[in-house]
Amino acid sequence: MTVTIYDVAREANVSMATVSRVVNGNQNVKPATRKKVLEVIERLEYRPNAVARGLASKKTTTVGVIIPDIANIIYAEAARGIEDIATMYSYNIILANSDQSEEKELSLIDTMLGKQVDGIVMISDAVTPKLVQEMEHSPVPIVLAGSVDETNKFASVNIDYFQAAYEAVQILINNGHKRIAFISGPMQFTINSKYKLEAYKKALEDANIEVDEQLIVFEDGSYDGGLESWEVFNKLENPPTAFFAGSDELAIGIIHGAQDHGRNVPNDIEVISFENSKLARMVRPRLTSVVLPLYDIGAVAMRLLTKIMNKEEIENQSVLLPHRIEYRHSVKTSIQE
Amino acid sequence: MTVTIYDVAREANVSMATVSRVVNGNQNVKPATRKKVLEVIERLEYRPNAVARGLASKKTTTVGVIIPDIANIIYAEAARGIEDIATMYSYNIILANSDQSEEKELSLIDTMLGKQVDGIVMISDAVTPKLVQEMEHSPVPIVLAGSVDETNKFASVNIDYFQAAYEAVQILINNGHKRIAFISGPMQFTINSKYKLEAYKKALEDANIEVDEQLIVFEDGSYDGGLESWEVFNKLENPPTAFFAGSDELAIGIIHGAQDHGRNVPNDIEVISFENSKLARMVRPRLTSVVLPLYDIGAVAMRLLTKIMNKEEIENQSVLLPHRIEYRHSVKTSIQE
DNA sequence: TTGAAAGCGCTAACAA
DNA sequence: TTGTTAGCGCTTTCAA
Repeated sequence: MTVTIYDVAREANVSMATVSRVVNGNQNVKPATRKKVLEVIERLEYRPNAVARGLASKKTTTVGVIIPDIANIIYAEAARGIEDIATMYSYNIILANSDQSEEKELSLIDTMLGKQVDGIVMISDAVTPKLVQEMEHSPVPIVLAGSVDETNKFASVNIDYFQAAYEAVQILINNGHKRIAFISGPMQFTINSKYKLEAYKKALEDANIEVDEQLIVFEDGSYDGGLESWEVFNKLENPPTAFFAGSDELAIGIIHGAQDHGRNVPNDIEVISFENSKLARMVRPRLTSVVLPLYDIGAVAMRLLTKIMNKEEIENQSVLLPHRIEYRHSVKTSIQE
Repeated sequence: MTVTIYDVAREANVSMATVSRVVNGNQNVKPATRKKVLEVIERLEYRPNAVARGLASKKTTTVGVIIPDIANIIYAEAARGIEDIATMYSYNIILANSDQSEEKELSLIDTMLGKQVDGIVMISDAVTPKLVQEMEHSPVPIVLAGSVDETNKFASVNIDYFQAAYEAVQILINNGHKRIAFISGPMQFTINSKYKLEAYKKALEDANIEVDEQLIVFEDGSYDGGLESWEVFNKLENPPTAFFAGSDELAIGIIHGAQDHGRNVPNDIEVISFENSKLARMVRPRLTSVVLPLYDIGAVAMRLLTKIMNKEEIENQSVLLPHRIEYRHSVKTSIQE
């Protein structure tokens, strides 16, 4: 019923090897033969079976992509970057959500390896020992995108989260704030959050500002989390006057929380975010934010994976992309967009 | 190097057929044998090769998902719904972006069929004749999610776009507006937009309000598109006092455009959206919006696909999900959330 | 309950 | 330049 390479060979009076050659663009085929075969392929509407091909060649031209949640704009951006580059290099992607659960991550890696992917790009906010172990066992390369692996065993693409966060907090400090809150998500054990927190504390210490644990909150990273956090902070006897938010949603939540209570941003409170998704421009005031180039991180990670799959020489397997801060209006500053 | 079913068979002193049976949960295996095989599988860390399995069984337990753009929140929501249900039924998804280009859609279908997916879920704003033809040729089922196919040849999941849009415009009319703008995206030939436009016109006509083509704009569907549209509308000698926006981003753009010029929403102008993504609550005033249940549409589409792949009896292949309007504050109304 | 063996559709030596 | 052939790792009759 379905037409196979064999049918094409018979119709074209050549061997299946020859058909295989023209399908794969092998040059060792006489032009006339190629033409004849191509005609038959067209006529019979022959479509190569990638599964059979994968079995025989041990290459599937598909890569696995494991991310926490595609419905989250930041991961969706990264996924788009990954997919664009994958397409560019003729790979397809098998996409799966881990919900940042170690158990799911483990089982997804297993499933994908079972499906014989040629490589995996993974975004994980917590590269745990178990994960590291599983990844080391992998017969195909795995690259981490926007996720730091402290063992430094795997290829990865990131920005310098600590430095970027440090600079963000500094801006608030330079504007004279002494009561600066840090709000982050999703989890207390998120690696990236950890760096942000460390940077936050270091920046305060370097400015001789005491770290007040009351001003540090770990939320679920959502808009509502921001909204609620504002309420909590506002009830403090000595509430914060500035906020360093780990994500745009959190930042917008804080801002709306404040505005809903009649506060003005940035005159009454100032807010700096860490993300700069398209949401950053969709609030008033627009968010000043550290730029987290998720699309690029995904794209570069995928590109790196193609190189590794190709056994090309890699100069540096821990890529650090440049970061910058986009100045808008949730923070008072002389530097304007 | 990699351990195969053959290695397991040898180690367990059974035939590969028996190993295959235990791996596939076939009941015709003596418990003792099963236990022995399972132990060897564990010890050897045997992982079945899904590609070989796919070739032999002609089933890959993977489905193709073709969407316009995963970085767009509405498609990302749908993708999450699709993936969740796919996972529930033990399928993996191959995800690809079409950018709503017919050419890419065609080639993606071809690629996925080549990869022997068991089915395809597709979101397309323009089910063109060529697409229909390609889809009819498909050896595996294809279901459309949030996309109407006017030929009614394929399984699909939607809401009643016309009716939903009609109700939205009616709200504006009931609030006394005579100058109601319609702004939509992404393309003039988008099917869903077509229904919205028809509903818009019909609602106005039914209310004896003349349709003014100046008040109809097709934008790229983005926030900036909304912002710019406001500028355009505002320059009219007789500008609109109410807006029916085809998406949340558009609606927020309109609102910010108005607010940036000192207008108050909903007192000066009223805006109703058609989407209700999480953005709807992340503006002030929060958006009143027709609820487009993208996650559900994706989930139901995938569920429908599993049934068709399973050759189950389908009562109705054109599923119409219920719709409703979420009342918030971008429209003046006595009905509150 | 188990095993033998014939494919599934293709790639990749190896020969010619 | 082309063909022959042996797998790739598994499922699935068919027999036993």
